[in-house]
Amino acid sequence: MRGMSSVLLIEDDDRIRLSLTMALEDEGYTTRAVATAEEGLALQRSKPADTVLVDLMLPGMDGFECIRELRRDDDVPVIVVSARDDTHDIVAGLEAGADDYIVKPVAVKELAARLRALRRRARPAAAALTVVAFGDLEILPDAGEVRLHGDPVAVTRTEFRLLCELAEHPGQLLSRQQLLQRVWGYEIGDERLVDVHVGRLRHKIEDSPGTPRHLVTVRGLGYKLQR
Amino acid sequence: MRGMSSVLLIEDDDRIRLSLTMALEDEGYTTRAVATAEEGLALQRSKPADTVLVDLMLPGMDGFECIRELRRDDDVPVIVVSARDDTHDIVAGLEAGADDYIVKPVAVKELAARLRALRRRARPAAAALTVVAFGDLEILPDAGEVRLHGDPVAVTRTEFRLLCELAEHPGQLLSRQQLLQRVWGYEIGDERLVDVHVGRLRHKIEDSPGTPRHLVTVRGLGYKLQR
DNA sequence: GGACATATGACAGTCGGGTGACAAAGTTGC
DNA sequence: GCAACTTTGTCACCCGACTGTCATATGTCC
Repeated sequence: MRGMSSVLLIEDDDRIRLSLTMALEDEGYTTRAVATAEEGLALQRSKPADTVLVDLMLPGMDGFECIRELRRDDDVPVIVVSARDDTHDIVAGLEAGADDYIVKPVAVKELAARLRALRRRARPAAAALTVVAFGDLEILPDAGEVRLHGDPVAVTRTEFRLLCELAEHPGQLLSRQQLLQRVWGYEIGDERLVDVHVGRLRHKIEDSPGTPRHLVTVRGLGYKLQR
Repeated sequence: MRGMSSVLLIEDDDRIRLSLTMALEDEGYTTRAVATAEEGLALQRSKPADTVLVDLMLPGMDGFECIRELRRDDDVPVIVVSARDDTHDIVAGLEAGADDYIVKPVAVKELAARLRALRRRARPAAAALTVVAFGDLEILPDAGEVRLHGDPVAVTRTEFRLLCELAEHPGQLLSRQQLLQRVWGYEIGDERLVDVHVGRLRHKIEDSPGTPRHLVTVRGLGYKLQR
C-alpha cells in the first residue's frame, strides 16, 4: 500500500475483467478482480483496496446493492462501470453512493485519469475527517458531528464545544472551573452552568443518562470523558 | 471565434501592450488587452479567453494576485511575462499558478510557440469529465454543471463556486468566514451573505429545501455538504 | 438524619438562521 | 445603445432553537 494504489474490480464478464485487470496493472495499480458482488465485498473486508470499480449488471447481488454494502463499511471511493447510454442506471448507481462512473467500452486512459482524479479528491477528505472514538461514541471535529452507534446525534454548539474540550483530555478530570473557562471563556461564573450542559449532553450521547458510561461525574471535583 | 484562439493580455506598459496585441493578431489570435489586473479579471469573467498573458509588475493588484484570482475561477492557461530576468519572480509566478513564463523583451515567435505548446498540452485531464457525486446530486466541475437525479439544474456562477467549494471538502464543516474568503475572496464581510446564497442553492439542489439532505447547516458553526 | 453535591425540569430572553423584498450591477438580445 | 431579464448583495422580519438562571428533586457521604 506504500505509494502504490490498489484497485478492486468487480465484473462478471471474463473478457472485460481480464483485459481491465491487465490494463490497470500496466498503469501501475495493484489489481484484484472478482466476478461477483459477494466475493468483492468479502475481499474488500479482508484486504481493502483504495478504489473499487463495480459493474452494475452482476449475477446474484447486483451492483447497486453492492455499492450500498461497500458504503456501509467504509468510505472507499467507488466507480461504477455501466453499459453505454444507460443513464438511468448510472444515476441510480450514483444515488446508491458511487463517486463517479465510466461507460463501456472502457477507455483505459480515461479510466486511469478518473482513478487519479478520484484519489486526488478522496484522499484529503478522508484524511481530514478525523474521528475521536470513545467506544460507541464518535466525535468528528472537522465535520462538527457526533455519532452514537454510528448514527448522527444532534448536538448544540455549546454541547459540542464542551464535548470536544472533554475529548481533548481523554479520561482526564476537568474541573467546572476549567470547563467554564475553556468552553465559555468565563474567568468567573456560576459553576452550575456546567452541570446543566453536562446533563443535556448526557441525554444525547449516553444510552442510559442516569448511569453514564462516558461522561462521568467525579464528585466534588468535576467531570471526565472516558471510553 | 470558433477554432480561433483568444488571448487576454494584461500589461500596463502602453507600448508593449500595443505591439504585443498587434503581433498576436498577426499570428491569428483574437486578442484583448487591458492595463490592469482588475480589468483583466473582469474581462476574463465576462468573456473568457483561451489563454491569459500577464505581466507581473502591475499597478494596483499585482500579477501574482491576479494569477491566483484567475485560478480561483477557472483553469485557463496562464503565461507570465516578466520584465526582469528575475528567477525569483518567475518562480513565484509559477507557484501562484502560472503554466509558463516568458521574459521581456518578448520574441513574438517564441511567444507564439509557447502559446501553441500550452494549448497542445492544455488539459487532457480536464477533458475527461469527472463527476463528484453526493447521492442524487452530481457536480461536474469541468463542465460547470450540476445535476439532480440526473437532470441538469441551472445554478448561477456564485452558487456553483459555493457548491464546488463545499464539495471539495465532503462532509467537512466550513465556517461562513471560510466560505466568504474562498468563494468571494472577502477577508471580511457580512456573513449573512453566505446564508442567502446557501438558501438559494438549496432551492435548486434539494428535493425539500426545508429539510436539506446534502447542504446542511451546522448551527452556530457553518455549513457542510454531505452524501 | 443532616449537610452537601449533583441532576433535572421549567422558563424567558436572546440568538442564529431562513426568507422575501428590493435596488444595484451585470448580462443578453435586439 | 437600449430595454428586458438575471444575478448579486443588503436588509428587515420572523420563528424556532439555544442558553443561562432558578427552583426543586434526587443522590451521597458522614
